[in-house]
Amino acid sequence: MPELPEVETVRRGLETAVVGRRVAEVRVLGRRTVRRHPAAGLTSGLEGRTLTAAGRLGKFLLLSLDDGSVLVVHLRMTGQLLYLSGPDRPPIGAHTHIVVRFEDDTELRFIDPRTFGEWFVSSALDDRGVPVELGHLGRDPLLDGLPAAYLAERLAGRRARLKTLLTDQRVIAGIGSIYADEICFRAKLRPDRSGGSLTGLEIKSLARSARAVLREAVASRGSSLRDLSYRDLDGEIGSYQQRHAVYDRVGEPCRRCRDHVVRLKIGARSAYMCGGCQL
DNA sequence: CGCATATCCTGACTGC
DNA sequence: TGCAGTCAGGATATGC
Repeated sequence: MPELPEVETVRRGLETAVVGRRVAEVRVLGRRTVRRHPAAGLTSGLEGRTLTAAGRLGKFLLLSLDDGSVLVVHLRMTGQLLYLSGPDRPPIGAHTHIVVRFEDDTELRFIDPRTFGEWFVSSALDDRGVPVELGHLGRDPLLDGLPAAYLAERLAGRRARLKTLLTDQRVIAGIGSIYADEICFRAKLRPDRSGGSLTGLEIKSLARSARAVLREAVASRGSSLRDLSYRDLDGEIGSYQQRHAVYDRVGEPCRRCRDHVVRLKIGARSAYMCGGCQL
């Protein structure tokens, strides 16, 4: 669910809502969310700390702390951060795994039915200030740019399919299944092309399309799908789903040619594309 | 090394 | 209506 545009929307919310606040208490209610390091390290690493910045790298949220360490949050498929400040607060549900209470009695909740999401505190940062646990990530298209030369180098000689490579976080950080399909549509490329088969011109188009789709999706505050499980920090849905050209539109007419949208299987996952104008 | 597959987990939907 | 089967936005370990 949450890919770069959704995570960026949440990041912007965190910047306004929680940066500058000091953590009073952390309650870890679910076992699986904190699994990379011992859970006690999360609690002791956060309590008493003030959040100093809200960053993002790919689909990871990075909340800087005033002791130089970083709280890393990944929403995976169904994770949601909810910030509550008013007097009327919903009861803590079965899928709420972490509650962070701030000194001003506002709170940040982490809700995640499928429990794939992850939280950890990292104090080992590389020379760019990135937690070493995230050292494998490729370029973030909006933070780092996405030069065609970089993509060309990463796709050269690869037999894997384009969608697989676009969603490989070691190649590009932030793209998931939905935006990979939308990017391929915009670039007029089949998602099942082998990476190495792209011409220089096609790679240029792909790089431009990736940045354009992601920028527009951020401007629309992300995509909320049929189950509406993606919501921002205030519980509001995004609107970019209204502009999806292919994702979840099987059988519907293409917005660019006279053909229609079809679904392929790439690995165990669906890929949506126009049968007429993607080559 | 590159690539494909299985797996973690719950909930929503489909078809009988 | 109930129930079994399928599928879902992600990442990673494994096996060939």
